[in-house]
Amino acid sequence: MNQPESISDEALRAGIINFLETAPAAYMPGATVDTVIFGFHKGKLKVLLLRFGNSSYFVLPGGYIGKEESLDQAAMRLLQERTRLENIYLEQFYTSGSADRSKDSPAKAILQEMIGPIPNNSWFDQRFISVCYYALVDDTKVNPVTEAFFTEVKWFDINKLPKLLYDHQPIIQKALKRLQADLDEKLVGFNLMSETFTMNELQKLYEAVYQKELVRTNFQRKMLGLGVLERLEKQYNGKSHKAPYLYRFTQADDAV
Amino acid sequence: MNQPESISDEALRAGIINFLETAPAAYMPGATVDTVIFGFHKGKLKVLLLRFGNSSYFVLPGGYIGKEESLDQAAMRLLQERTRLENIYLEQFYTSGSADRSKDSPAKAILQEMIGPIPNNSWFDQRFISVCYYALVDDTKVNPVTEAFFTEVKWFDINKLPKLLYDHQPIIQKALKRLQADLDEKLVGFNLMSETFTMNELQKLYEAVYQKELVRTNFQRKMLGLGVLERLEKQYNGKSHKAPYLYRFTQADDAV
DNA sequence: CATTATTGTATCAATTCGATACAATAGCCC
DNA sequence: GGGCTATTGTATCGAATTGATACAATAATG
Repeated sequence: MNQPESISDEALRAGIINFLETAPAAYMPGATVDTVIFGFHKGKLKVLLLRFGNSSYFVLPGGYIGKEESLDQAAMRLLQERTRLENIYLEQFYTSGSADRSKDSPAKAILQEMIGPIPNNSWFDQRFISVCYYALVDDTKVNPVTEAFFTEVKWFDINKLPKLLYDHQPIIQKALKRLQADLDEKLVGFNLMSETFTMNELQKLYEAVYQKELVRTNFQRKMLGLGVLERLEKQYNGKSHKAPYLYRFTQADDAV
Repeated sequence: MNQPESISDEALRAGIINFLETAPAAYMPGATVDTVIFGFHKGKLKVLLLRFGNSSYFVLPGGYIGKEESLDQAAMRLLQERTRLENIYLEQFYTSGSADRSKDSPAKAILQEMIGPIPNNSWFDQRFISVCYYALVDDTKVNPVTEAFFTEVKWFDINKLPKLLYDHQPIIQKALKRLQADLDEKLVGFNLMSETFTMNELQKLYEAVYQKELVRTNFQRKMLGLGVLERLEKQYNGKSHKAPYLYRFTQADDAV
């Protein structure tokens, strides 16, 4: 995982002052994109979060929308900047826009503590609505990068989230609800798996998303019955029991 | 249905010039709310649209977001202004934001033809993203009102929509898809019915939303099996056949 | 080579769902 | 009034789906 190249507070401050000047010409006012990036690792459903400055708060990866960019393009660009991946499954699921959703946030205070005073009524003091996406990534391929005043990029268990700024906590919950609804409906789960996987691994994923246990034999019957799995050679993994088959998802995806 | 009090082009022009001056202080920049208002009438699923000026184009009812208003509040306010109803079922389903979604639209040309030249780079020339809601109303209770440069408020069959400005056509299609998904899942359909109804009327609604015929006997079994219908007295409607029961929806709604 | 944990498959029963049958009934027509 | 018709409410049959359980296969282990 790439950690940020150490950057001096001076340089950071200069960068932010510069950003404040250039942002209004470059980005849409009043709107951001935030993305809940889901990953699956060791049987747990994870979310990628950024540590805000040197505080104990985290935020969702996100950013601003270029003046000539669609929302989808902005979300994809920001996602690629953060994960260095192409062809990511990305779905818009909600737009958050209470009038005070950023008002009580300690974000600006934290930033000022890092780099000194920031002008009032600047770009950061706008009211923003946030167009929210969720993304599904194969966490074995992700190489998260951070930048600027985010001092850490980290995967968190969906059930052990840290303190979050703004309304990012409820947004993650909404993303999970939507993922649960999409999992069976659109078979999006395979975007979270590596190329090949065992039935057990797939079941663990479904259990992590639905947050409940499933009956192994019936799960297997259901998955095989979908007709979207190709059975590969067996995987001898050195465990003292029958070796499981490997499977591959065959894109029977008729682009809903 | 209230038609607009006739208003002179002079007064309209003055109103718009005034709006252009006051809007930036009153509303969020770059964002609108648009609502697909569904109704159900004589077995057909309908959408409420506004005629834009004296053109043959229609638009979704919508408007701007007050600086101190949440998105939900703005949507509800605009809906009440248009329908004079309280307690409307309202659901956010999508945010539209391609960079050029309003660029090719003849909206401004139509407006200028009505009231003369409008300054360039004014409020109307911004790029807007649109946070989209759908609403379900009992059309027997709706008394739609129009205003300003909308010269008509009209219900359209979902399958016989007029020419629409901006990207309002695909937005309506997305709203329908979402309504289809919500109909069984959240039992929202009853918001489209009057207080009491026959099983046949309810079936017609489901058929209109799903756009396909359903088997009467199985539909009845399914609906009664949900345990959310209270059977009332029979309705002798003067037709030469067995009189149907009336039903009422009993809010077994555990607020998903 | 028996033991153990896990995997793949089969099967039984319960439930759901599509299709069909049929009795009840309100008004119409004669 | 009595048969006719269209519609309504309910029951039922069989097929498909789903939950629960049984069991054989097998890869290491000791």
